[in-house]
Amino acid sequence: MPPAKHYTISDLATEFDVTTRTIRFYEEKGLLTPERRGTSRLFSAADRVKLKLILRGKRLGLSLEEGREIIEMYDPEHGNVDQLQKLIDKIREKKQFLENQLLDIETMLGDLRNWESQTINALAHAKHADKN
Amino acid sequence: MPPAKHYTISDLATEFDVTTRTIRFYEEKGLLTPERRGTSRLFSAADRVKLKLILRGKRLGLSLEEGREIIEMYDPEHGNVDQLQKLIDKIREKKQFLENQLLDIETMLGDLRNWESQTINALAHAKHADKN
DNA sequence: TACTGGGTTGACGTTAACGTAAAGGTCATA
DNA sequence: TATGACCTTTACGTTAACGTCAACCCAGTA
Repeated sequence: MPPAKHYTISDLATEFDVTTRTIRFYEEKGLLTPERRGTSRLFSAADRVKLKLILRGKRLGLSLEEGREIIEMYDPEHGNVDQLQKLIDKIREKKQFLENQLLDIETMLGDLRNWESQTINALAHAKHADKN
Repeated sequence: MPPAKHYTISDLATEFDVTTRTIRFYEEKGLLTPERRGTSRLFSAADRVKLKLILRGKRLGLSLEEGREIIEMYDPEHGNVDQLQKLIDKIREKKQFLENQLLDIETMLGDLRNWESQTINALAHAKHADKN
């Protein structure tokens, strides 16, 4: 069975758990280009994929503009190797950034754990002092 | 013995590479509480540490409000173990989130690399076309 | 004296990514 | 016929974290 040919705005909204406003906003920004059946929007399978890519980008902390670059990369017409390389570099930077963040977070977790045990110790010592 | 006892607003601004506006904004939000020498602000070593913590939080993707929680944790008066545990959990969540993002990014990098080689291949086979 | 280089308080502007009405069309069904 | 469930456009509102003036004061110095 072939996948559905077209989707309504709420089809996509419910599938990807976003509001219809969000989808209309993406169209306004030129990220999606649905046809019309009368006044209503009709989304193609390609639109669906684009939306998926945009949202994946967002989960990675990319902006909509960066999402736009991605969907353009996936469009064969714009699939030029130089731009693609630029995008790869960008994603790689992002990855580096995240890795640094993880390191910082490890440090911070360590600090907090130390602080925690010190605080617990202080409390315990206070209790003991009370007894005396 | 700490080196300098007090700092001007631009001392801190240049040291941490933020604008004075940013520092005043943090004071407005109650994150910093400098004294005054006449009308000018005088920042203590404690203020300096707080600013450092806030900015570190920001680098980790925390909001200023979350930064506030952190500096309150570092304040012995508010250093209660339950709250501290909550904060640790929060940071841990953040860490988990980042780790998931990293995985997604690996996936995406893989996709892009595939796309890259495919595109290069396609270009190589279309070498007969007019060069640009 | 005039200038330069700090500092100060308002207070309005900016950006991203939508939220939230308002006001109204279309269509199937009870 | 009317109700409800969809859809539409237009347009102002929201939030965070400052940016960017304007208009001012004060201290040192050439």
